[in-house]
Amino acid sequence: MRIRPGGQVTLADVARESGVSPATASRALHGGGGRVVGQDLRERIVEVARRLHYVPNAHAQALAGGSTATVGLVVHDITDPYFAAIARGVIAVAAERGALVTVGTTFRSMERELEFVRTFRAQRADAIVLAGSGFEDADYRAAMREELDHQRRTGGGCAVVSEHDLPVPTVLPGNREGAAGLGRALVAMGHRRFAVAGGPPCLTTVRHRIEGFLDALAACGVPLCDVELLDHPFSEDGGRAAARELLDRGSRATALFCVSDVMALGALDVLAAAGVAVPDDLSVVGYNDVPMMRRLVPAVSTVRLDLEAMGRSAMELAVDHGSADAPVVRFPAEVVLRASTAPPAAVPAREGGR
Amino acid sequence: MRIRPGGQVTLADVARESGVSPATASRALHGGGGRVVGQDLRERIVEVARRLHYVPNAHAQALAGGSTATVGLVVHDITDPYFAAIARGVIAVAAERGALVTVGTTFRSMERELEFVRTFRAQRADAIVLAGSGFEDADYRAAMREELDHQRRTGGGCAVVSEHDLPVPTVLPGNREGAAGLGRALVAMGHRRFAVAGGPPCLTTVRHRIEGFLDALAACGVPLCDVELLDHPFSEDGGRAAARELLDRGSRATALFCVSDVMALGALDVLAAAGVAVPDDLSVVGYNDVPMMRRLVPAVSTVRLDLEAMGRSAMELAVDHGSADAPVVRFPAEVVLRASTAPPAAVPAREGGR
DNA sequence: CACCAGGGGGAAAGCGCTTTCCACCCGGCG
DNA sequence: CGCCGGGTGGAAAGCGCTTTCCCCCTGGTG
Repeated sequence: MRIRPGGQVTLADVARESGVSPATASRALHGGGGRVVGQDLRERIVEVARRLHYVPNAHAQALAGGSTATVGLVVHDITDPYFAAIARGVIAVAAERGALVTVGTTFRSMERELEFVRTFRAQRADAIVLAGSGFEDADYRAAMREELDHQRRTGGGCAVVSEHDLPVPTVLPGNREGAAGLGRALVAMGHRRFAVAGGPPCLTTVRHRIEGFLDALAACGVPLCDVELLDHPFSEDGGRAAARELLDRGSRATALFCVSDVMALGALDVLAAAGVAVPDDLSVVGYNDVPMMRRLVPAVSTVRLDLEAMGRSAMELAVDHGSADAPVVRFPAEVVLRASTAPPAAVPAREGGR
Repeated sequence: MRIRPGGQVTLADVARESGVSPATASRALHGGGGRVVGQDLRERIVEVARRLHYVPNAHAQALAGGSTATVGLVVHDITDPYFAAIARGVIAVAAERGALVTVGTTFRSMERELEFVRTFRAQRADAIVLAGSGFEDADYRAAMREELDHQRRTGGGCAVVSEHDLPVPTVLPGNREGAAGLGRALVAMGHRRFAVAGGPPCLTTVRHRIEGFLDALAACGVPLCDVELLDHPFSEDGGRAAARELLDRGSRATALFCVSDVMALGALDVLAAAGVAVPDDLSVVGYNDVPMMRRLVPAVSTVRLDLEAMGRSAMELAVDHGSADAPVVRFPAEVVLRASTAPPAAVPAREGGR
């Protein structure tokens, strides 16, 4: 990035032009220090500042001890409606409290996530919110734990959305329960052979949803060896790839559980193109209930999470809790059955290939 | 926001612990000043820094003359896929250049938009990108012009997406042309009576799209007095309200032009609930071609804009152009006709009410 | 009339870092 | 053997702002 040269109007300029000291100018403009500046003097200084187009240097203010009013938000991908909704909640609460939100986009890279946290710490962010799923990696987890630990120890706040196994304030969406509910619902419909389109198992959220789903199936007496696990990226393209694998291997599954709505979207594209009828040939379910799901035809069964509220909650937890406590706020998951699920056809055999 | 107390590890701590001066410590860690620190000494200092969990204070660095590597992005609403896509482009380019993006969400308030720009200036952002439509307000425009002027004059960059009538680098989506194309396409299909669901006319983008549409109709010989203008907020709810008004007044329009896809989404909801068949009873079109539109049933006709590329371009313009020039990069709009549009039925009379 | 309280302003000390400008130590050269 | 120049480390001057002291002036009080 280019280096900003000087040439800015400084407080000293305003002071000189007004014939007062920088101290007085600061007090007049910022009203600070519990001190009062004479009415007329202040008005004159404010007028001069306006005339000179004075803009205080936020870095200098922060350095000199003022508050920074900045929060760092880490997401995997801001175009994913899941993160957009959470971000909206975070931003709303931050705005209420007069803080600005800086967004770091990791594209699901552990390294980048850590780097963003470090950058936010360098900026002395008042709070850091991790919106994405954690990674199942010991090194990552230790490093992140240390970062957040220091963040809190030095008076900053932080919070995470989703299970991170970190001793910090946590917003916990119902991943296991929701997936389990979905599993039970599908079994109740008569399904016995399942496929699961999961993102990389290194994402905690993915693991929990899959485990919840499988546990429920097992509890219902479905032999897990019949469940096909399709391991593909946690994205729309990943969903597409999963569906293609399903078709290629000539799967006999009657229901496909995609661990996120965006994956379901991708899968549905491929299935439609291949002429697979949903739900007649295959029931498809997603997770999160992003706004699009209810509008598709057939409308997609999924699990509803109040994402914006989760974002709000995370932001509140981050700023309201000292380093001592690490509360966990659970958000319930609600199974929403729509037209993309139906009892399996009597003769569910299907040709593979594409 | 809480005020961060000190208690942080500073460069001086690292220097003392390593038995060197702050100057040497700075050079060792940051490699700066075109100067070299002895190999072994540097390693020792780096090691000490790591052991102490030293995190440089970005504000101090910025103040002392280092670069800030920050860009400010102003959007109306980050959950709107239109802005999310643009944001993605901006963030991608910023990341390539090692900069962080701070997002300000205005919820379509002129005051907030100006305030964000001032805040970004205070942060000495390297670049400021305005992603949302400008407002048709002389005071706003003068104020914004002055802010951006100073931003550039002091070495910062800036760029706007959409028409702002500002002498700064501009990314110009084809609003008039796209809307005109849509209008011609509808007329060619046989439509003669139209309704337009527009956001508030104070948004330049809205005005241009409506004007482009009406101009095309007029050019095709459609009497404009027959065109019903529905003035509602530029949002999904606004689209809903527009559709309700359409129904309430027992409109005889055969085609509805929504100035944005999200408005179309809201309108389609209401129309579906009211039993209006699309496109048989009413053709509906949107604008922007956000990903959802092609998946709806019927798939929605709209105008495609490469939003992410627009974001990338805006970011590039912002950082690559000094205060002298104000290039304009045009992005073509492409009419995409899908199933939501069809020739009007022979007997288009329809009952109003709801 | 001396004294004190308090309002209003200024001087100056940082905040943590970068970056000149110096000082020093060596080896090499005339 | 005196000098010079390159390679290294340190001292110190800010960057622009806030805030603690400190000072002065005014006016009320004993």
